Amino acid sequence: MVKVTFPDGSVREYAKGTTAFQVAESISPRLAADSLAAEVNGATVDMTRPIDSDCTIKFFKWDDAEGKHAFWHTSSHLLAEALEALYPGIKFGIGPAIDNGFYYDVDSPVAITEADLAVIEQKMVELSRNKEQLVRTEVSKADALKTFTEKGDQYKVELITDLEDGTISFYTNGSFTDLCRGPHIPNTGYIKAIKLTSVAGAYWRGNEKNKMLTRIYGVSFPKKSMLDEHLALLEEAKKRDHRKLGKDLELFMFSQRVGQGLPLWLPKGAELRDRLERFLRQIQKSYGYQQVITPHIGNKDLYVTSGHYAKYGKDSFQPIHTPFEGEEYLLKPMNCPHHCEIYRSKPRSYKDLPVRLAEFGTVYRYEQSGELHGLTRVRSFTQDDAHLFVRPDQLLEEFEKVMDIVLYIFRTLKFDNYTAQISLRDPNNKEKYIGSDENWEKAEAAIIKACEDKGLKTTVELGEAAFYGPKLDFMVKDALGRSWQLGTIQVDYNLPERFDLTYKGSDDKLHRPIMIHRAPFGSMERFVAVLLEHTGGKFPLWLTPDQVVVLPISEKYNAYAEEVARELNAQDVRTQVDDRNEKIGRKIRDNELKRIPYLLIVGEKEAEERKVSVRAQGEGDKGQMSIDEFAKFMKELVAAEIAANK
RNA sequence: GCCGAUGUAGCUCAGUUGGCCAGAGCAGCUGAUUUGUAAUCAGCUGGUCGGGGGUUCGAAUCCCUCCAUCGGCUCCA
Repeated sequence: MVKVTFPDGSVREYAKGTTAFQVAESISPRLAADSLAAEVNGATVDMTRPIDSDCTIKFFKWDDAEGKHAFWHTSSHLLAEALEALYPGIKFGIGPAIDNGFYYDVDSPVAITEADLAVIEQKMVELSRNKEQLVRTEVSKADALKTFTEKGDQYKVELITDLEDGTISFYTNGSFTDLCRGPHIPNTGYIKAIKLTSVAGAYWRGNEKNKMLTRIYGVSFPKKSMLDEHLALLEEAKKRDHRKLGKDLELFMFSQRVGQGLPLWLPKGAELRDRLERFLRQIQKSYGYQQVITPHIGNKDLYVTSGHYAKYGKDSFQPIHTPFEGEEYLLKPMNCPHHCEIYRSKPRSYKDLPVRLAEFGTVYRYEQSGELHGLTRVRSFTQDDAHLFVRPDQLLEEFEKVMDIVLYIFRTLKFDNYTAQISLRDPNNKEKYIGSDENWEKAEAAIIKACEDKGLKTTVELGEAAFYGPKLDFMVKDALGRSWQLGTIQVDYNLPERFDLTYKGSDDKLHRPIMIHRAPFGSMERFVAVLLEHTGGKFPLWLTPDQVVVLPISEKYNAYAEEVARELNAQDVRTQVDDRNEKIGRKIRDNELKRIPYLLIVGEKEAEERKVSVRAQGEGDKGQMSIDEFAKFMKELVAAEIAANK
């Protein structure tokens, strides 16, 4: 017999070899039916795995990440089985579950395109109806190699070669056997609804020097209704796509003639962006930052000094040559070297530090054409950049103050689903970076300490650091769940050395300052993109370009509407008039679609009583107010939006 | 850059296996209407069918090539 301990602490005894499924069944058939995987002594395993020693147990259902993971992992095996049936000779790479479904990488003798997905889907449904068991077998490395060598699947052979003997398992469903560590759901019959979403190319093992395989993405559910819901959600997300909203709301555009990845900000977008810049500028002023302005190009030597040229020169926009002297300039890919020169421009005392130089600096970076994406990945963008030159004893405090700014901005704009990532150097690949081990260690320690002090929940990623130093990145997801890096704070001991930056200490000796690079928004472009997707274009009142539109009932009241707008604008309420010759219903519809927060309807009654009828976005009629009452109401709302996050 | 898909009017999209001067709705313009809380009616304008080349009696439709966009991969200072 074995003792099994449940999450509530209760203990039951079972015969040795009882499966997790049978244990669940002994509690309730419903639990057994709903459980997709189990955790036995901390390891996630199949429900069908026999238990052969005392253990703790926990069951994972659909609502648990582990449950979904097993479900989607099995779905990818089902996909592979269908592919093998439909495309004889097809070879398989890897086929994991991901956050939102699953994929399989395959090397097919004939091209598979999106047009083929429906047929594959159909085959999967057909196979799922057979309720094929997922059968686990443990094999020796030699046997595993033999199986896949005979099958002629070099990808699996390569994977097995890297595995340790004694740890290799196969899973078989129907006629398909795969190298797999599991866990899986008990049988394919659980999979009731399948949607193959897309095909894409993917390099074998993520290396662009390798062959490109075909990746088939899909998602599956235990109920048809859940798939429908999922697809409806995707449709909703598409409506919040910043590229669509940017076009609809006339915020920005691209022109093939200007060049790809070069955004053109339209009047409304420029206004929005300007308001964001002013918001940050004001915060920075209160934190002791000084604004500077630097050119869009810099001498090549500047980037040779900074180390950027050696590292990224080839991938930058090629040097610009002056016509006669033959000097070489680069479009500036970052602002730091310029700011270093400003720091260097005069002797600095320890009493002057920290020196905090800020600039909304436009930079130009060559991004591969396939990587460009709306406003989130562009070739010309403006960083809300600043460089802090600090003494070692100031590093921690200054770093934490920058964190305060980032977190304040996120609170104000209600970005509550961010994740903070500490990006460190890859210790196995040090040649990717510049600077001494000692300085790297100091910089990394400072970031980790600051996050601890602030109680910030972070993940740590090795190999994600900038080439000159480690960083703390703030990532926010877009409407479709893709993660984008926004705010970033980086600690840098290297550029001060390269530029020979110094300050005179109280000991009358020269010392090296430490640099903090930081951009709370990351870039204006990417920030506006993510903000658009988060708000669906319904910006907070303080930020939105047009707060109010006055709608006269007919042209007879245009004069009064103009008067209302004039008075509100005089009181800093941003107001326009819609004086088109249209019915009121039409004007309401058009202005609601433009995401105008407040509409003021004025007709005979309002003009006589010198009032306005207030209509709030998405809420409808709010009754009448005098013009002054409304102005006061608006000012209070705006003040509350900002004050709530102090 | 790589794999796959897409590109028709300012926007959203039709356009059957190649065949009459390429269509619709919205937007725009003109006129009528003077409107009370999410689309008033009528008329008109607007397209080198992404660019270039080819096949054909004939190309938006087939082929080649370039460009851009979309979904991924790689990359991301």
